[in-house]
Parts: sequence; structure tokens; C-alpha cells
Amino acid sequence: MRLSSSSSSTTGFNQVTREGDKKCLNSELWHACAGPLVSLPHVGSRVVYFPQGHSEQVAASTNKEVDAHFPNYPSLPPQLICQLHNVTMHADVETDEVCAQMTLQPLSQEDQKDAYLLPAELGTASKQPSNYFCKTLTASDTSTHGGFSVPRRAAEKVFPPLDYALTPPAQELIARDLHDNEWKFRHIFRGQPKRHLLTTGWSVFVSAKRLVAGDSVLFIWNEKNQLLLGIRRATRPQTVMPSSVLSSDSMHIGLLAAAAHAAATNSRFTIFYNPRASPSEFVIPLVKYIKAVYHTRVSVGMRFRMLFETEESSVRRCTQTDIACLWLSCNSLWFWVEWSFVPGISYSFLVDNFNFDSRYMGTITGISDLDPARWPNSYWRSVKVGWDESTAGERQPRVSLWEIEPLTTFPMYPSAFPLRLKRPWPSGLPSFHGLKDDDLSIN
Amino acid sequence: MRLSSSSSSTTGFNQVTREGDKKCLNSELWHACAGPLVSLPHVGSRVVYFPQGHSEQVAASTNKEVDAHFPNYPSLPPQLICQLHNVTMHADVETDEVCAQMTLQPLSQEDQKDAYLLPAELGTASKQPSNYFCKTLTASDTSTHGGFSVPRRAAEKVFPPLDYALTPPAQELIARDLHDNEWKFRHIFRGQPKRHLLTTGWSVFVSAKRLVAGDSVLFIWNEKNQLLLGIRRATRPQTVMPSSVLSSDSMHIGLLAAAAHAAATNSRFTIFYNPRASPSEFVIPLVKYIKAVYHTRVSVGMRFRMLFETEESSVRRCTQTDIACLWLSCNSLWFWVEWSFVPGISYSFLVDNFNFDSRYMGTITGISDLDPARWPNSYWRSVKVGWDESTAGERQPRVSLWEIEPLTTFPMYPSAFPLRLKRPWPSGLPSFHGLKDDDLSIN
DNA sequence: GTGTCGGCCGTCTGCCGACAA
DNA sequence: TTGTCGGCAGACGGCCGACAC
Repeated sequence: MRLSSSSSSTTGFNQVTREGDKKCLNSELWHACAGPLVSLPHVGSRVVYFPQGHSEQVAASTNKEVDAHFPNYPSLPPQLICQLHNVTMHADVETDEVCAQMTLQPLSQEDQKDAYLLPAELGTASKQPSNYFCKTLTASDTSTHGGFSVPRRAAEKVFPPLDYALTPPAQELIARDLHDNEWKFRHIFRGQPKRHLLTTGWSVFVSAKRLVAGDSVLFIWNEKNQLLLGIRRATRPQTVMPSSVLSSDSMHIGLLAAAAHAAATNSRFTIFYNPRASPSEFVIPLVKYIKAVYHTRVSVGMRFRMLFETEESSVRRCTQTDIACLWLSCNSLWFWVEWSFVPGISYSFLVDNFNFDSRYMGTITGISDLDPARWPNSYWRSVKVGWDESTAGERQPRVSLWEIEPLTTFPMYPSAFPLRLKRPWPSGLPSFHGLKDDDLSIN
Repeated sequence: MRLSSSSSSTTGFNQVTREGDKKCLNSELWHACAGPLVSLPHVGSRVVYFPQGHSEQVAASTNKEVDAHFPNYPSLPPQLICQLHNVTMHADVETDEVCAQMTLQPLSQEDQKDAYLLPAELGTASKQPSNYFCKTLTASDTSTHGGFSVPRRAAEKVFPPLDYALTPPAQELIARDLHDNEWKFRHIFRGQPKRHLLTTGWSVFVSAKRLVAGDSVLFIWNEKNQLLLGIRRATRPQTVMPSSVLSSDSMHIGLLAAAAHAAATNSRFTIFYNPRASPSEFVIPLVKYIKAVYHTRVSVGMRFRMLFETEESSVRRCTQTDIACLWLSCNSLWFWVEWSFVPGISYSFLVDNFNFDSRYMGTITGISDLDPARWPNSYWRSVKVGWDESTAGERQPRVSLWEIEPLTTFPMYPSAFPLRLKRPWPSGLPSFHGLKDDDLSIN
């Protein structure tokens, strides 16, 4: 992944710094491209950094597992409590893949003790924009033969209104991507039956971004009446190629040595978090860690639920009365939603491209160190789990405490407004409905 | 740079290993793409590894200089004498950029002492193929309007012979690139005046490799009657983007820590050498190091010559009688060539895309440590130089002893067959002629 | 409501020799 | 000897509604 532009998480859109070569990435768009499951800790907050998880991401990026005969860094604990000094959003200049650069400073021993006593920071704000849509591209969308078929409700909600008195109604749309590039599209409402289409300009975009059927595009209509445009590539197998800048061994040693040096001297160090390259969320808010580790009781045999992003969205039958629950975030506040399944009725819940169904439920089968020799007493992926369904083979057999939601205990997270699905949906919240309701979810 | 395929330097072409996913790169083609100035030490030989130079390459790849407040590795000397256990040639799957992966093992203290006593290995063999041509692409070559104009003598030497009885003479060429991909071209001899052209298939190649005017393509006709096809991209400014796998600081720490660990334990470590990404040749044959450091006398004021790769090839007038000299290599043997310039006559010497003229001559202005604080007593770029001509600004102000050829002393290198240009050129040697002679150099 | 197709037209690709550097 | 151009024919891009799921 090669980076071109960057932005501070606190700066706005389209602001070019005085250096001229560094652009600021739009935070809304970055989060939309990253997906609803990805959130970044707040600048200034305290976080927990897991060298193990970082190592996993590097291993995924280099396609190479950690070597056995490695130098040990006995002074480096499996988790470092750090102050998060800076978060910078990046996007790959070639692929638009998002990543975040974080500057961390390990807390001193005294500060670490205080960390557990001081009032915890609120959870991170996931900045999923409300006025947007995301569509997985079809073969027709990516073919050179035609344009892009815009889902009707999406076009009406996200695009500027057309003058339907015209025949046919049409306008020029200008959208900007993560790199602040401008893309122009002819938006037309025609055909029998009538439909929204992007024609002129669409194929240029598809070929420039090298989109293929299965990839997703998303449009955002933000508060400044700007149209933003992002992509999420389908997870294609074996796309990760080893880099040739540094050997994977040296990279592993480098991340460990850098963290160990920073921990020993309480100095700052910098990491890259590639949320879509690997599922290792190795920097998490301290409060999330404390809640999960010290305020949640888990035991073998306990049932849990976990959120995943999936490509498909098949409908399945519910075989038992069950509780579905979900964290939704809006403006720095977290909402806990729960409701009941009724046996025999088909359910499938979809927010954007993200599935929430019982394939992602399981049972805790054990709690132990993932790597007792190298990382004893680590909470990183300390929970062994069994998944309910046959797709379990694709799912990791180990998760971390803070990734799962135990179903038998009430959530310990600050629940500002517990909601039930049957209540009217507050406007401004991300839409989240069953299939029978109107929503903007595609597919 | 992301790698797909690899090969041992000792294996042949097109041999797929049993794993099935690792292909073997053709060594001839790799060296042709790397250029005549790039040579790799022999597997099994002893080499000198310079962490400083490695650090420079990483800095060039990450676009980031080394940070000031870095952890020190006082146990790591500025040069490590190593055994070279393995050399693997790679090529970037996206750009075809070549690089080499080397596995090094630092010698123990006793072995290091022996290294200076034992007979030195012969110099490395630069494997530039003899039967090949390289052409810099013109605007017409890369335009969609037409095909590729093949220089006549190149086509006649490198391509399989056409049947000139046919009208027009034509054939299908099949060439393989570094990744063993097959490219088919229609080779036709037509037009008025007659010329060799590649038509059908050429534009597919140009767009697949994303070639632009100024890039070079090269064809090799090897001993197995296979046609090989490589590219050398023009050095475009600012093409290097920082990677987001690991922070540049961590990469620097990683390479130092990996080398220090290997040196402390006499264990193997792995590095990547990107010859076209940066001019840091940080692994050199031990014999080259010993000759330069211990058997060559240099002093301030001394004149020297150094070889460079350039994009242009302008003819210039020689203003004084001068000695041109050059190392040529063939089958593990080095040849020293020298001849005299005559004032007032235009000279330009070109082997392939490589220029040898007096722009690359200079004077030694000082000898001192490049980084006295971090790397005291290092020979890496210890020679401060002044270049003769105005292009000096683009040239590095510091070079290493083994990169330059002092002009006032006879070379210390084993000179098997000192040649003069006026002698008949031995067949099998790389062609190297003045402009008035026939040769295969283009431009 | 939307994915894919046939139809149709216009642009661009790509092969040719002319011509000049 | 070879880089670029005009000419020309055919392929493909790309806009349209039809139709089916």
C-alpha cells in the first residue's frame, strides 16, 4: 500500500496544507470506505496497543508468519497503555485502500496505575455518514457496454434533486474521491420503466479505479452539499503481495523493537492500521479494554455474538427464539439495540454491506494464551470459540474479549438510550431495518 | 513494490517449482532489466554488508530520512563481513521492477580474520546477454495510433528470421516476460522504405505494462531459442510513495535490529536489494571491498571516473586529450578497456542505455565519515567528490571507494586481458563501440 | 425496481504507405 | 533508417428502450 495524501482527523475536507503536497482526507468519506465496523480512537484519549495484533497485521501484509527463532523483547509487555497523540487518515494512491496512521506514547508506570482509576473516556465515535448509499457493482455496471444503474431510493435521497419537468430529467453530478479528485457523471432518469442512471463519465471512473463486478461504490451527500465518492473493493483472495522494501523478519523485529524502545523510554512511536487488510484491531480505546477485561464475566460455554462484514446477504430461517443485539453509534454516543427472533420466520439484517445474522454467533470453548511462550498473560485473542454454522471454518477460532458480546449478560457499555426495534427509528441514525421495511440497503 | 514470483539465481528459465506458486525468474532477463551496472555477488561468496547503505535504500523507499532520536545499536559495526547463502531474483508484480533477495550470515570473528588472508573470490559475473536489444519508446511507439517500430539491425539480430519471399514478410513472435507471461506480436516487414514493425498485440502489451514514451523495452534471444521481453521504466521523479505497512521509523529500527541480532548470534538474515529504486549498492563482494580499501591509494585532489546510467545520450566535444577506461565483464572475467580521446572530435560512448563520457569524471575533495556520530570509521560514502560538469548538482557529493576508478593509478583489479579499442572486438563480448562503428545501441 | 440484452451510431483503434528528418 | 502523419476500415464504446425476473 502506497500513500499519497493524508489528513488529520480533526481537519475538514479539501483543505490543502501550506506545504501543498499534503491533502486532507475527508473523515466522513474515510469512515464510509472503511465500513461501519471500523472506528478510530479519539486523539488525546488513552488506548491499548497490542504488539501481537500489530505483528498479525504485518504478517498478513507480508504473507509471512513470524519466524520461530526470533530475538525476544522480554521487556515488551503484550499490551501497552498509550496516549494517542495523533491520528492521520490515509488512502492508497493506487487502490484507494484506507489506513490510519497513529502516533502513540506509552504511559509511564504511574500513569498506567492512574489509568484504571480516572474516569474513562467515552467510546469512540464511528463517523458513518447518514446521507449516503453503497452499492455492490453488477456485471452491467462494470461492463463497457453501459453505465451505472442507480438504485432509485438511493438516487432520490443522496443525489441533488432532478427537474422532472425536463424530458428526460438529467443533470451533471460532480463527486470527489478520497484524494480530492473530481469525477463528473451525467445523471439521467430515463428508460421504461424509468430509472436513474449514471452514463457519461462512469466508464472513465470504472477503468481509472479498476473496479470489477463485486466491488462497491458509495456516494455521500454531506452537510456542505458536497457529493463524495468512495469505493470498497471486494476482498479478493491472494491479493496481498509481499513487499520488497524490507524482509518480513526485519519488519517484525522492527515493530517489536520500536515498541520496546518506546516503552522503555516513554517516547512516541508510529504505527499504521490497515482496517481492511487484516482483521487485527490492535489499537483499542482503553475504556473498551477495561470494560471487557475487568467488567465482563465470561466463561467456557457462554454464548456470544460478534459482528462481521460479509460479501453476501443470504436470508436464513431462524430455528429458535433468539435475541439479536447490536451496537449502533451516532455522534459519539452508542446505542444498544435488541429484539427477539420468532422461530420459523426468515430474517436477514443488513446495514450497508454488513450482515448481522446468527452465523456470527458462537460459544466460548476455552480461555488461554494464544502464544504462551512469546506472549504470556496476554488478552489478545485469549478466547477460544466455536461458531454456530458451517461457515465457521472461515472464522477465526480465537477472538479477543472486547470483540464479542456475551448474550447472557447485559452489556456493560454505557447505554445511553436502549432502543427496541419496534420504536420509531430516530431520524439521523443509521438505517437498520428488517427486510420488510424500507431502507437504503442494496442487495 | 510487491513481489509475485522468484527464482534462484542458479535455476533455469520457466521451471516451476513443485510448490506450484513460485515461478523461477530468468536470470538473463533479470540482469538485462536491471541494467549493465547492476551485478549480484555469487552465492557462497563472502560479501560486505553496509547497514548504512541499507538504511539509505529504505529511506529512499519510504521517502523519509532517518530520525534523529533513534535507538543506537553500538554493537553493530558499519560493515559486516558475511557469507552469502542465497540470492533470489524478484520482480514487482505490478511494475516489473526488479529486486534481489539475499540471505546473509555474518562471519564469526575468527572467520573475519581469515577473510583477509584467504584467496579472494573472483569478481561477480554480470550476466548481460549478448543477443539482445533495448529501445527507448517513442511517442509513436506508445500511441494507440500504431505499433512498434523495431530498429532494423536489432530485428535482424534478435528476432527469428523472416521469410523474405513472402509479401509482406511476417511472422508471429511469442515472447515471455519476467513473470513468464506470454506476449504475442505480429512481426511484419513492410512500408516504403521497408521497416520492421510489431503490430497486432503490441498495444495490449503497452497498456498492460502501462508503458509511456521514454520507457524502454528489451528483447533477448537466448541460447534456447526463446524470446524474452523485459522493460525498464524511465526514472520518473516522485514515483516513490511511502508504504503503509510499517512506519519508516520502525523499518529503520527493524533493519538495524535484524542486522545487529544476526551479527551478535552469527545467524542468517535477509535483505532486499532494489537496484533501480536507489543507488545504494549496500552488499558488495568482499574482494571488491578489500581491493578498494586496502589496495588502492586515494588522496584529495585525485582524479577519478565513475559509471552512471543516464536517460539521454548527447554527443559532446572532447576538449582535451583524455583517457577513457571501462570495466567490461564476460563470464566471470573482467576486462579493462582504455583508449585515448582526440581533441575536437565528437565522442559519445553508449552501451545499451548507458552513457560513459566525461560528465562522470571528478576530483576527490575529501575523505571523511559520512555520519561520524552514528557510523564512525565507516567506508560507506567516505569519499567527498566534486564532479566536472554542471550536471554535478544531480550527482551525489559522496561516493564509496569501490565505486570509483582512480585515473592516475593503474587498476588493481585482476586484468586478464587488457584490451585496446582498436583491436578487433572479441565475439561474445558486449558490444561497445564508438558512434562510427556498427552496433546495436539505439539512440 | 433493476439486471441484462439487442439495436444503433459515433468515436477511436489500429494497419497502411507517404514523407521527412 | 525511423518518427510521425493522413487515410481508411472495422471494432468497440456507449446511449437507448425492451424485456424479464
